[in-house]
Amino acid sequence: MTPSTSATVDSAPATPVRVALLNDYEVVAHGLAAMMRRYDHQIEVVELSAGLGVHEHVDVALYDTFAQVQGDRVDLEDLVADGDIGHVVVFSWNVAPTVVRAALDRGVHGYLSKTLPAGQLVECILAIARGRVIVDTGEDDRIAGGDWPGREEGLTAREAEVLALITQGLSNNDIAERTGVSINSVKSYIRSAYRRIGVTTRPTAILWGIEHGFRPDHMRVRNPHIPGSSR
Amino acid sequence: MTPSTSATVDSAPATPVRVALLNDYEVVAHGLAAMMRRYDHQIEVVELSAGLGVHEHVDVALYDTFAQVQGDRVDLEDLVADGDIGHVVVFSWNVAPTVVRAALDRGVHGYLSKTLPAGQLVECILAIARGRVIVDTGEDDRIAGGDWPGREEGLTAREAEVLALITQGLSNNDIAERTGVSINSVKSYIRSAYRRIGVTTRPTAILWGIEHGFRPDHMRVRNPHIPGSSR
DNA sequence: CCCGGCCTCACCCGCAGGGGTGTAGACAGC
DNA sequence: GCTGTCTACACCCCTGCGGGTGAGGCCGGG
Repeated sequence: MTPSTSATVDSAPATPVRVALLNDYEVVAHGLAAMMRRYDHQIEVVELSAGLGVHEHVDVALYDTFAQVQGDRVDLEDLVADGDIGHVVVFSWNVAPTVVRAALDRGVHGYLSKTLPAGQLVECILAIARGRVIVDTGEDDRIAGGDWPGREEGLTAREAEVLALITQGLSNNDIAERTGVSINSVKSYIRSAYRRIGVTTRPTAILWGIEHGFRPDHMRVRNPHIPGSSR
Repeated sequence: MTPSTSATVDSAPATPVRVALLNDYEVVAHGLAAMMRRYDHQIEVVELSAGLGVHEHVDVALYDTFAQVQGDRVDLEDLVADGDIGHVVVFSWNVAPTVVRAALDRGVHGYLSKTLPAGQLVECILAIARGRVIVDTGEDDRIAGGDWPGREEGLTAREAEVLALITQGLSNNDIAERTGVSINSVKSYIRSAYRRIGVTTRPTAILWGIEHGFRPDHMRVRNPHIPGSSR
């Protein structure tokens, strides 16, 4: 695994940091929100949004890359250039140094691994809100939390992401590039995903995906109600 | 081309024959209706319906096989057994003798080629309504009329049907069997259809189809208004 | 410790799909 | 007559996909 760069944090700010959670799959954005509910005195989730940019000023826009396709809708540059966003943070599995470097070069102020536990994720967000630039690639391979389409059907996060990209029409090679894993790993995920959902061909997988929430949503939720939140 | 069996007709009945037009694609059902509008003193289109069976008594149910997949929704046997249907007529491109024989064995009272001009089609329907059993396989390869999804985008009827079946997830071999043409012909239609809609892979073709009306509809229209009809 | 699950990767192999080329017949329009 | 379009079919070739097999590391639970 790539070397980890951990963040150090001073103290909690007096005012919660306003955060927008960005991803084209509503269930992913909601899963992120649920992940942070224990930290709602430090983090105020004010918006869940797809690739629509943000609607109001936020301190941090946390951009979850689940099944995002480059060039689709809002790109990182658009987010970075958006005057309503204080800091753009990428939240991704793909922590290859070249990808991280490319994102930083485009002006993001944080690049965080999906394997970070919630507490560490929140610490990084707070530090970034204070002006730090944080790269934290995590310690292991397993996603720490969150939600994704197909979870109820038993798909792992990786299987779901690969299936979501299949549903968007990408080839195996495209998916390997997008996710940063090898073509062989992509095929392995496809195999296991197909077995799990009971299909054997790509066309039937696409149709299954379309019928089971794997089409990207285009939604915005303002001041979302987060179950279990103290507010 | 297969030998043609032409119908002979006595005289128009005093009361219009009540006809339901059955196909899963609304545009196909509407196209059939438009095809018959010149004959609305003889033919009364009382229903456009997908694979939902008929809702009221009709003399003839004209079942257009465009992109129908066996086993989907209503089968021929269901239609033949439906007490509300006087006679079931199949309207299809696939006029292979084995297919025609199979349909007749299942109780349909007519099997008509899509290459029949509207007038001949109507004559056959009238004769069937009077109790005749008619098989008319037509004289040439070109569809005479009607409408289909993708027509506005320049797809021929054959290309559209193949694309509709692709959009339903069928393999090339499945499509060859469904349509009664060879695998090589299917590939030719795929090639030309892809060129026309600007895609190069099956997944992108499926997604294109879904965005352009190639998903089967599940609708019923009662007493449809047919443009140009005298009633 | 063992096992199962998840992530990751490799390699082998056969087949489906899609690119190309060509042929033929029917029909309509110029 | 020629050309273009539509339907139909053939054959060649290559690549992508999906089935199989196997391997390794990490983590959590019994």
